[in-house]
Amino acid sequence: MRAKPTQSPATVSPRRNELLAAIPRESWVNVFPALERVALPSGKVLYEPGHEFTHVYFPIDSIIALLGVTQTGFSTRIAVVGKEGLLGAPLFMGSESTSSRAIVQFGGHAFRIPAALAKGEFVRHGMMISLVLRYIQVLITQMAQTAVCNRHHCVDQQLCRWLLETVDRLPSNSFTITQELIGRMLGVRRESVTDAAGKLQELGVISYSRGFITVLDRARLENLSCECYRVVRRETDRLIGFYSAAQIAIKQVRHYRYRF
Amino acid sequence: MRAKPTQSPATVSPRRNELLAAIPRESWVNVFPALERVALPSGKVLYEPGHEFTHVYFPIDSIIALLGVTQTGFSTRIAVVGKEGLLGAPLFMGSESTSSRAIVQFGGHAFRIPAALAKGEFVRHGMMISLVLRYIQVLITQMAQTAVCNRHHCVDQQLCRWLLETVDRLPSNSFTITQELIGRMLGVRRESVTDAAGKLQELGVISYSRGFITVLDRARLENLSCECYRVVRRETDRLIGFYSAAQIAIKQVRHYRYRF
DNA sequence: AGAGTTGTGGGTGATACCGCACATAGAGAA
DNA sequence: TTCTCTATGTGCGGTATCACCCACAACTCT
Repeated sequence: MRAKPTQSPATVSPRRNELLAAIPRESWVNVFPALERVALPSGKVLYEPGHEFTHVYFPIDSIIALLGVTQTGFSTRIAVVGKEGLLGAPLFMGSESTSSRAIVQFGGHAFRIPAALAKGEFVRHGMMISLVLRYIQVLITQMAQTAVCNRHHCVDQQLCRWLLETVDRLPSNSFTITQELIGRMLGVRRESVTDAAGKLQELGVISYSRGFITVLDRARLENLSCECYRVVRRETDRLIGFYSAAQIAIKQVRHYRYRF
Repeated sequence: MRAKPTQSPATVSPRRNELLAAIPRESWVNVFPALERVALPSGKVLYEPGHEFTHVYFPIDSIIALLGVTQTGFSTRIAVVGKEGLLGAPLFMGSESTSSRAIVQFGGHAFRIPAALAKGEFVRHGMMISLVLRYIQVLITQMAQTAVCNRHHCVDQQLCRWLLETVDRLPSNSFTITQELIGRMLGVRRESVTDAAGKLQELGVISYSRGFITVLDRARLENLSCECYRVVRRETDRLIGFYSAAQIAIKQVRHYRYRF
């Protein structure tokens, strides 16, 4: 019933990160030697609010969540970064820090380069500027839509959105995660996640048991989700052409657990 | 009891916009002749989601609200732009549009330049890039914090935040606005605004009568507000040094209605 | 195998916010 | 002045989410 995914070549080529892959040749020669491959275990905190960025991360098969946090310890996911993007955007905006926290939502691998080098290459190459800025606009869209979503959409819909944004960035339609962690990302109690997930399972949209989630009916999940998923996806498509319809269509439902 | 504010020189000098004022001399010579002064009446919609930006606006004594909107017509203010910033940031990120709406929250004046010119000057001058990018980081902080705020803080606190962010950008501590419009910006019902404003008035923090609001006790308002105000303000200070403590301290409580 | 930890399922009452309905008070116009 | 209209103030029932409760299943470590 379970199998550890084999270490695919996917994790060893920096080009599997779509932003890195899009870097023009003349920038690449400077960036490539500095790339360091790192393993990102699930739950690891990559940045705390106010701290200085030391590296820019380019996820390959991992997912990083940006969380806004309150004084009292509550949090909300304000954006998500997968193989389509990078972590450390504020560096390119002239800021060494942000007020948000970055945690690894799904373990995997990433490449990283020192912050200073990233900034240097950024200002040197116009093509990289335009690339990164367009990606930052994607992040902005995510945050803006999350603000709307948190105000006007119910937990059920938000879970659908979360599921869609997650499977879009994973190699499989199945994955393991605790409800507690989902709750912290949506900014709701674990029990609310239990409820919402239970409804989705009754509808046959997902199968769900002890944290092992399989998306069974992607189309219906999109219908049940609030429009936020579509809005963000359309903007993402338009700006960096990340989501390839074909890529999603051919994804198979594989029944193994994604182990961290 | 009422007086229309006199047309101060404030509205005729582009340098009253702090971003324009900070533009280095060599960029300024290109920008200045293209600046067009426009009146922005309260409630005017400057941009609809998905439409193309035609101009970049630099508010002087007006306030512009960026609203995230839902399919069903609900909205939430995701960021606010005053004399410290500009409207049209996505242009500098390689995007001709956004998924949000821009409306005039308080009428007044602004200068604007054609979108194409703004982009051209932007890529030509490194100083302008860094200036604008740092400001965009401020907008990002606002949006991220709004997402957190909408999830975890109650309407009472959010109204305090809204009031603070508003008076910071107005020449007076008094202003007129309908509860309906505040509700649309906070993303709550008008009645909820009535309740929250009533409580603040009972506490003596504001005086409030038929839409005419005066902030009486700024310090207590800050205490009653959620931390979101402070977080955004600290980042704003750090990044573009907009809020000058002195500037706020010497502001007098003037009892006239701000007319549109 | 047993014990402790972690995750899931479900119940109950409190509460914040909503939707709606309606009365009222000013502001502006005739 | 009187009328009209818009925005404000308020009350009530409905609902989503919360906080806290407990029972139990599954996994892990000894």
